[in-house]
Amino acid sequence: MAKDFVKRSENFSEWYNELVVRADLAENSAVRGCMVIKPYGYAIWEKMHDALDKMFKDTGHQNAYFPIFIPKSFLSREADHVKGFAKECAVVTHYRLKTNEEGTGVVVDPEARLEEELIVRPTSETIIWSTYKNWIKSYRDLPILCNQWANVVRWEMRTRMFLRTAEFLWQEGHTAHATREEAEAEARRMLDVYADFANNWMAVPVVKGVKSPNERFAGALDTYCIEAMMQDGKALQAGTSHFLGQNFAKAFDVQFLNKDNKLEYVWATSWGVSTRLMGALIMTHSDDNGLVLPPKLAPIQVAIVPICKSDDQLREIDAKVQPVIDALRAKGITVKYDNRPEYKPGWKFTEYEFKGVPVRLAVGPRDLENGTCEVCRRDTLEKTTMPIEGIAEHIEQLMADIQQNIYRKALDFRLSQTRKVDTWDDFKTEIEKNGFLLCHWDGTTETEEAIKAETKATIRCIPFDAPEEEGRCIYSGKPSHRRVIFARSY
RNA sequence: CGGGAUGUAGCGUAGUCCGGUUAUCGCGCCUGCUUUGGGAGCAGGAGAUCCCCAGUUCGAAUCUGGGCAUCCCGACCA
Repeated sequence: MAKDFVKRSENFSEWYNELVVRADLAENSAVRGCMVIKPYGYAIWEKMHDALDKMFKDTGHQNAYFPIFIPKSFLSREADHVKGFAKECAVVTHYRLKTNEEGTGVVVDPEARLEEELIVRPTSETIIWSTYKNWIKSYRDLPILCNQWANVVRWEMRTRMFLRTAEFLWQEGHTAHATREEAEAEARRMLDVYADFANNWMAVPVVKGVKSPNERFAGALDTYCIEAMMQDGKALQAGTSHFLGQNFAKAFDVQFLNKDNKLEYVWATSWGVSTRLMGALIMTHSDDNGLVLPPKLAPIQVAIVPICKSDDQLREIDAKVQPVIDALRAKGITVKYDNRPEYKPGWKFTEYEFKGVPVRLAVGPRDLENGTCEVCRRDTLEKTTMPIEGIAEHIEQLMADIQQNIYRKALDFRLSQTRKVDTWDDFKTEIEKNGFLLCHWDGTTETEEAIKAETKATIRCIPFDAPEEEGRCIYSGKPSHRRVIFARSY
């Protein structure tokens, strides 16, 4: 049991902040709004990276890298795009420092002003499409399926670790296609990849849908998204995929000769997920004892703790445990055998629990006598004593159970916190309890804005699987053909 | 950029109103011994530009002025 750790029910956001720091995932840095991702936190991100990277490659994409700096003029080529990002851009104006007159420090050298200022990328559409112009001449050059892993900067006023930071890590896919249909299919396909990853790797159930025009990416014709529900009932956008139409092709004059020898503008998509997924992972599964990680993304999947009264006994346990370690590693399971003498077993139990290690094994004198070990699963904290013989097989199965169980638990929670609301009075009451509210909406931005102003709730998405259903807009009473998801969000 | 608060050891804090020995306590850290099945006990030890600058004073963590930083609430958040 972790000491002095605030409970979710008492203060969810404090619980989150403290968890991030105490589980050694990240900490605040000397730079306002920027965080340091610590080795344990980065190890989780690395696992996400590796799984996603493979999925991208399996769907035919290649990695590339484009500059962090974007000429200011590029950003303004696409009108909606610049409008969306202008307010949160970091700008490079100079390229040199010099010693100040007192000789005590450095100042910006006013002589070294850049002729054209550079924007630190908030996203890379513009630099990439200015490059694609050179790559694309004919339909034979298409499609281009590129992805890049990079950092981006968005100068946020209010930041929270992993959820909204001034600098963050992400991947951004940028594809170019000969036809509208192909580009739309690509945007939908990559959303499926994201949903697959969230459901099956993160064990975070997500709703797939399309954003309302108001919530659309700056410069996109359509924005698809996966939305997750956190344990406080608030929504978190976990990934987006955009159908960009020909907007960027037109802005950067990217045309190709089709089979009929006619010039056409290229069709585009972009899609991304970021270190924000870490926030989703943390807030979906973790509990009052600390982090709970899905086995597929846990840097340490099994921790083994020896319990002994003497050095001799420890050596005995070392010998007993070694074959178990070997058997687990042979199955590709990541094991940490923690036989450090300076910490007591109880301390280690709490520590690995706090860090979300899915399975813990304890081996002590009693186990030596009986040929057993104690197995504890993090998701339920359930402990069982069983024969050490064949334990690796059992653990392999147990990890699959845990992966399944935490997904199921999160899905049940989401379903229990999702409800249909049909009147404006009910809406105002229900939104205070958080959760997803399925409501009719008249399809206008005015209504959406009015609802947001009064209740802070936004349309998270129009779910793909929303059944056709005649109804009346919750706010305006105008006719509507399907329900959308309203929620307060991160 | 508006409103409020805070700055004392790695972290959390007492002291500040009402100036006065060697700046309090807890966690953590180091050393030693005893311990080890759910965050061990005892003993000893190290660790502080009291946010910065200036002023008042015999004397400033404490009073005055200025600056800086951080946090909370707004504004902002494809």
